[in-house]
Amino acid sequence: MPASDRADPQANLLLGQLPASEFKRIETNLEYISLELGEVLYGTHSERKYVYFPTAGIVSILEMLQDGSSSEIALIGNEGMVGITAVLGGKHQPNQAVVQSAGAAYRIPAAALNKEFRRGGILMDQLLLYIQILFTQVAQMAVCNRHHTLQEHLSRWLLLSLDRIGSNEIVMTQALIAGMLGVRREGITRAIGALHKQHVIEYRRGRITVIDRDRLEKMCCECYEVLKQESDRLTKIQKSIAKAAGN
Amino acid sequence: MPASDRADPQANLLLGQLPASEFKRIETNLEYISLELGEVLYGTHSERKYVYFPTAGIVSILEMLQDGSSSEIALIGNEGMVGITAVLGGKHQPNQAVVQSAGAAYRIPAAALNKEFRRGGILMDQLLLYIQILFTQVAQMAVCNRHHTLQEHLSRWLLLSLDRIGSNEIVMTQALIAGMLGVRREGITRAIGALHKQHVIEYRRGRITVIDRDRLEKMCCECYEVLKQESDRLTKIQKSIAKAAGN
DNA sequence: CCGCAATTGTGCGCAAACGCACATACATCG
DNA sequence: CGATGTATGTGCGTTTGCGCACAATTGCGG
Repeated sequence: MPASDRADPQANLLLGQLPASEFKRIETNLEYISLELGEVLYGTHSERKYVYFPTAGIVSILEMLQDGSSSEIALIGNEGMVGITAVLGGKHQPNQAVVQSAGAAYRIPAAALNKEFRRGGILMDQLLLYIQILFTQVAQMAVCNRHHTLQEHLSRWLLLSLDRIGSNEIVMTQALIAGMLGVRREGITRAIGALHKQHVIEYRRGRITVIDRDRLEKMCCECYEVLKQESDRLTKIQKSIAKAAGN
Repeated sequence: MPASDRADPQANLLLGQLPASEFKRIETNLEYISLELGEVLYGTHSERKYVYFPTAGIVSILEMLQDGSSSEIALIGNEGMVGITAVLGGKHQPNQAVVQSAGAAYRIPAAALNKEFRRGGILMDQLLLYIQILFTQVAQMAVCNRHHTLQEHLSRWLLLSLDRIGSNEIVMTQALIAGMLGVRREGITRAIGALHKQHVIEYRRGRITVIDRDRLEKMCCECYEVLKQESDRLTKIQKSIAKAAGN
């Protein structure tokens, strides 16, 4: 458990928007845990016993292929949750959730969350809207994979990651980044080299520091912006719902 | 309205699984309409007034880029519905729904469906499970776009389309297929030529007939099979829920 | 049954990314 | 402080798909 990070459910935006009455009902089921770098929250086709609400760090959702290759389809930080299947009812899915950046989360048994969801209160509204955010993410990844260059993928990934850790530094080896994006490690090396040459990033072994974020955004494909817009739009709706509920 | 297709809500699997009590509540809002080839049910960022439950034909969901290029992220037939945003609450999305194969559908005002969804009955269970099916589709498209060849994309697309129209013939020009997949028309021409040379398909202008489906499945990437498995699995759950509700 | 627009076929050269094979550089730990 | 395993850099040939420019064909409307 990260010492610097005091346990506080409000740090997760979804939990933070629940009215006290609803929060109380799930509170006893919540458990604060740390998310260790590389930890696999759930694997392909394994049953998802818990749902995770990160308060810090990033969880990557990777869609896997039989030969072991994969592609990241979503990045989840403190704005979201890991394990929507709990609510959708399908139990498991052919993908994997891996901690990409260490942090912490509240977890709750899938059944408990599902029960509260089905009461039809604010939690339900919040989660449904979050499903749409996720959906948009996955859809945008699909087009991005089809039409954009490796350099653009990397830029998008950097920006999305930075937004979620609230810092300008990412701790991760090039090989792992390549794994996330589903490209070769050498490709990442070259793309990083190019970004460095243009003074957009600094880096050393296992660590990338973005020093010119504006430029990075300009070099990136539209995908980052689209996701940011849509995410902001839906987050606003979430907040207005929470407010109307007197939170 | 297709003359050969008698109006029958049961022809859509989601509607067909509702218990009579629930169906009655939305029945008056249902409107039977025809889906014309090429018709755009809703465009990028336009508000979605209606939700569509196809009884025949195929609707493609295309994620669009600013430069006009796009990529298909989901195929919807009589097993599903078009317009989940109605239920998620986000109103619109950066994608487009186009009729890929003419047919018919029941449509219902988004607000009416949303209201019934929030009663928390069988409709809700059915739709949530369908959201998971959709989710899996989009995610698989993302990996497929990253790792597989044009030839494989085409095979996957043919198989998914055939399953939804219940026939072995697809009426569509190569240019349009290319548009769906987000590749060049010439690439499709070549891939089709290759499939033809291997006696997997016959074709003439604007029409493809699959004559060796087994072979096509073998030549296809795993994506088709993954989607079929997951879709079957979830559909079974949907049916058992409907049964338990005494439908 | 003829003409014409739409559809399909083909031949380039080009660019992006892959696969493989190493060379180099870095940090950590005894 | 030097050894060692991990991380990063680089070269080169190959493949896939794109872009562009036409040629060839098909089938429908008059």
